[in-house]
Amino acid sequence: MAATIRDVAQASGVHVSTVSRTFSAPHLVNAETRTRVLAVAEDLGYRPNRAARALTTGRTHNLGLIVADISNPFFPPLIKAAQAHARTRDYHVFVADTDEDPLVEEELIQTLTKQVDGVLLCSPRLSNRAIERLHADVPFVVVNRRVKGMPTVLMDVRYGARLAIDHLTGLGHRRIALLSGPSGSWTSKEMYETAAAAGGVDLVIIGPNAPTEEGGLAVAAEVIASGATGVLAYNDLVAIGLIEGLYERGVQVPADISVVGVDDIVAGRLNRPKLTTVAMPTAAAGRMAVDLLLQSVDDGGAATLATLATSLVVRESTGQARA
Amino acid sequence: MAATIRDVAQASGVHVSTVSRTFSAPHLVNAETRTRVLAVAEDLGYRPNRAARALTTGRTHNLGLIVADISNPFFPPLIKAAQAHARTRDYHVFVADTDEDPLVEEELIQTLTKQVDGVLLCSPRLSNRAIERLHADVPFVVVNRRVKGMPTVLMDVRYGARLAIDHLTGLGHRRIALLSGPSGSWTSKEMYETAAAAGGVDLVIIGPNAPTEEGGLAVAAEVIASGATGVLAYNDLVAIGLIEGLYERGVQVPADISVVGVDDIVAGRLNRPKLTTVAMPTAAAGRMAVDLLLQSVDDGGAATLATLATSLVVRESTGQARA
DNA sequence: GACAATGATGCAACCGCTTGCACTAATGTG
DNA sequence: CACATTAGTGCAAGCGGTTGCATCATTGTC
Repeated sequence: MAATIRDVAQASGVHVSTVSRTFSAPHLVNAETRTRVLAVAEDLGYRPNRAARALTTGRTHNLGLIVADISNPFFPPLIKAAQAHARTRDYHVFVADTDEDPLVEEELIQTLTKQVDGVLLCSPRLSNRAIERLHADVPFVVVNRRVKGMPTVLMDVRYGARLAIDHLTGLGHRRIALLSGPSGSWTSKEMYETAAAAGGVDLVIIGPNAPTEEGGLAVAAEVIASGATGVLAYNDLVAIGLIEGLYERGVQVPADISVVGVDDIVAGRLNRPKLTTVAMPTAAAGRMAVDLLLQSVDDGGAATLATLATSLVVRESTGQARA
Repeated sequence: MAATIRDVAQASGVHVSTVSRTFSAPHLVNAETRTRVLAVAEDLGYRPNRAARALTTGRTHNLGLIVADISNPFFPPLIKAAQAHARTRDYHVFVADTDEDPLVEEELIQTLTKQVDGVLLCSPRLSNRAIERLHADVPFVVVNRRVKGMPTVLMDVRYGARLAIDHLTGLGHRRIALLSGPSGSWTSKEMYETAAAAGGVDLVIIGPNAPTEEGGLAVAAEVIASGATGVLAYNDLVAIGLIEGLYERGVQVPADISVVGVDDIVAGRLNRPKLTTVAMPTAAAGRMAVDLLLQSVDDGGAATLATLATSLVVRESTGQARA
């Protein structure tokens, strides 16, 4: 159906290899021949078949991007940045969603393996062991998880969590609840360790929770019961859900309880009250991850570790603790 | 590096064709041989190379899914449903984001063409003409747009819009503002035509608008100035943004102005006030689209048109018009 | 017991493209 | 002017699979 390299070769009176070179190594073919071939190709609507090319070169020029949950607004900016950045390098990014399920994640990686040159693993739920095993088959870069010997992009969660807690204590909050995330989450662990290390804080751990509004909504009663006046939520969705749940129970934010989220998603800015949150450089992380991955694909891969800075955005969901 | 079919053939003492059949036509090979081959394959960690297979079969077992904006919460449920459904058919779905840009959309389709068996085009921004032209290269199914001669999945926007407007007029609203969407949007056009056809309504069109919170936020002043007491927004995001904008200007929803959204995204349920909205069957649409696409890939494609029912979900953002 | 049908496997061409090597003609060098 | 370069192109072997056809035992049938 579609024109192949042979059609073009025939129609322009040269050998297929010349056509091939016209596209993949133009400097090797005579300028005149090249323009003629290109004209014919254009005419026939010929486009090189990437899959066939991949067969001989071993490069698909595709990247896989695996996320736990595409409907978590944390990911889209990362995905978009990664896609846009990859496109400038003539790579395409295929996105897949694991539904927070490690098994699906593993299966997805397996099938992706042969179709991409590398995989961006964002906030994986798989164990480090499993990731290391899978790594034999295809280059990875891991985002939001520390895996030894693998290129990694981290956002400085500890620093962000530290800022959040200092902010809360600075407002006079002494009893602080930490709403943790899914059990496989590295971010959640980092937050916990930071909070646990903070002095002068009476820490309550609530969770693990689903990293969604529902997750926050569900623990509102528990938060109230805990007696905490400050809350650091696993992410903005959880924070928003929690605030809604508190509101339904007549608890005011920030008058009664202060809430800090993590991620700085758009919805946080439109929430009422506007959310105080730890901003994550997701777009930068997406671009950086692509860079590291391509580098790793080409050079065989140094296990670079990039840590991106986070910051605290103070809005309206936090305030002075009651006396 | 990785084991190929030839390695397996050699190691199990059969011809490559037998190995091939073991995987793609097991009933053609002796049970005993099959188990032996499978064991060896397992042992060597062999997995059929899908790209190579695609070369001869012409089937990649991949589907492309193109959306205008992955960060619009309308899409993720559709994407997830499509991915999950496709997986049950041994197909994989690759998602790509066009950033609302028709040019990127076209380019994306072009590159996807050879790597997938078909493309799900969701809420395209391309012209019908362009879509029809591209259709020569790869099977499509279009979601949220009516394109002649092409398998199509529609959600009954007219009916939904009709319900919304009847709801508003039923509450005594006479002057109604319609916040339209992006200019290429079919949904927006449908909404407009429905609203225009509704009798006894004083209609104000505001737009086109970006289909985001920002889009709604930006026209709050204009809505107030229009004197409308009821608003039908292009989608929930626009509605939420608008409500926020109205709130900032001291206008109460629904006391002063009633707002209806479209899509029924999760955030609408957590907004304050909770959003009255036209529910769109996005997950069902995703599954249906995959079904139609696979059917079209196999059978060469009947241009089925599936229209999915919509409904109105009344919550708190609408109320009686002031006298 | 002869012959057809059936089941299991091997053979080899092919899918669309890349690439090392060989070849020819033109160019440069002393 | 003979010879070494170099530029441009063709040749053909793959990449990792699939598949129509041929081959060869078996088994079934009368």
